[in-house]
Amino acid sequence: MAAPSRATGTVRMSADERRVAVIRAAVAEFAKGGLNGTSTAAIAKRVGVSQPYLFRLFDDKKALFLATVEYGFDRVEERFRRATEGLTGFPAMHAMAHAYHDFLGNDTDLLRIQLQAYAAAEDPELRADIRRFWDRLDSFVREVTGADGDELTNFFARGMLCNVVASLDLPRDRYFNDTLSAEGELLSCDLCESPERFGGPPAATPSD
Amino acid sequence: MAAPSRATGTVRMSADERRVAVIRAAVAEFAKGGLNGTSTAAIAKRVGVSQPYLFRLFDDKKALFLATVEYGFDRVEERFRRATEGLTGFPAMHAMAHAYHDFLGNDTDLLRIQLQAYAAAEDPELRADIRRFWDRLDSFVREVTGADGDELTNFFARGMLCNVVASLDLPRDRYFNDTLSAEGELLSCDLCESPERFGGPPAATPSD
DNA sequence: CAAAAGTTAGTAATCAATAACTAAATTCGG
DNA sequence: CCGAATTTAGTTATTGATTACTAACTTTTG
Repeated sequence: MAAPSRATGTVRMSADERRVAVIRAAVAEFAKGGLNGTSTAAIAKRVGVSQPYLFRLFDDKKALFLATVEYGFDRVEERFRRATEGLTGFPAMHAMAHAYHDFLGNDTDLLRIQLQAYAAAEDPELRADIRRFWDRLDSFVREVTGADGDELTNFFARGMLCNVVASLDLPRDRYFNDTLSAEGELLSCDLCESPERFGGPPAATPSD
Repeated sequence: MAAPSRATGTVRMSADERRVAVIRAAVAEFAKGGLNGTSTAAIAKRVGVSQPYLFRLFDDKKALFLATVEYGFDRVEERFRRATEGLTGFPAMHAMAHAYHDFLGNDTDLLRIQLQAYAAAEDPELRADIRRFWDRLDSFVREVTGADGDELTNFFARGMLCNVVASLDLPRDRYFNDTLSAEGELLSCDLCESPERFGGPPAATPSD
């Protein structure tokens, strides 16, 4: 493991380790300013590295932004996977809704990064990749829940509203009627009591 | 009325007229690049005026952006008002859903401007105003439909998904199952056939 | 030692905003 | 109705700051 050098106390990471450190810092910075409102200097400062070094780790700013967005989508999917272990159909979808909603209390940066991604998607180069990330998540949700139509639409739609609530810092309970634990974890929501809203018997098994 | 001057052919508008011309150009430009990805020069060029003159019409770039965002929200509300004339409750909400969805065929810039607004809302100064715009729209929808809870949440949520569909240029029919006229006007949607989803009695389709 | 991880110094371009000026409308006294 | 006075709509030229990115060098580590 990387130990501080005797003389200066500096710790050197492998390029790969440093890349993820940069991405994590970039999540926080890009969440605030988006692609064009964030300077590479701010990211470098946050991660504790010189600004030009970012360009040895990433081809250019857009590549760094894209890596950051991908990281964000990966965190969401990872969270969905954990939340739906052993579940399918409506319970899986419900679990993912809770998981996503949890980000409102935990990690709004992840929600804001999504918004920044969509906002930057006007650039055709970026759009192609961001669509790939979106499609990947879409496929995952379809597979694990077997949902489609209105059911699926409302799921993603409510997710997008979550992003906006995070951005505008709207009161949580305005659109999402739920109870949270002291730690901000989502305990129950109105869907818990009326799963038929999503039009399925709770434990429908998807065909795949 | 502003007639072309004989000599130069230049047309001079009143400051107020020019301001709305600028805002209209700014909608197109900011929709693409957002607050930080759009140069004032690009807006000036599009409206056919010198770049420094923008700063006589607006205090600074943020003020112009904010005016543009407000204009966007106003267009949406205006559209909602026209769509819901004489309607209340579910039929009104359904009419607004159609109206908003229409923007996907007509005026995606209006949808993208919204996304750009949320993305820029990290700036506290901007956020306060953008929240005001949001709240105004929220109040209008609540008043005219009397909706709340899941009904209202799904309405706004599906709107936000519309914005993302516009940004990523996703196929329209992936999340919104509907039929469009040749002109891109929305003729019918799945909600038309199952209004009970929103907990209200089916009602007359709005005439546009 | 040699490769990999980092640095400092610098550059060319972009861009928001200011200053100082000009031309077209409008007002108004005679 | 006319033309000087004034206001209003616009311009050109410029600047100071920021910023993505390069080049060339240094330090650490296996």
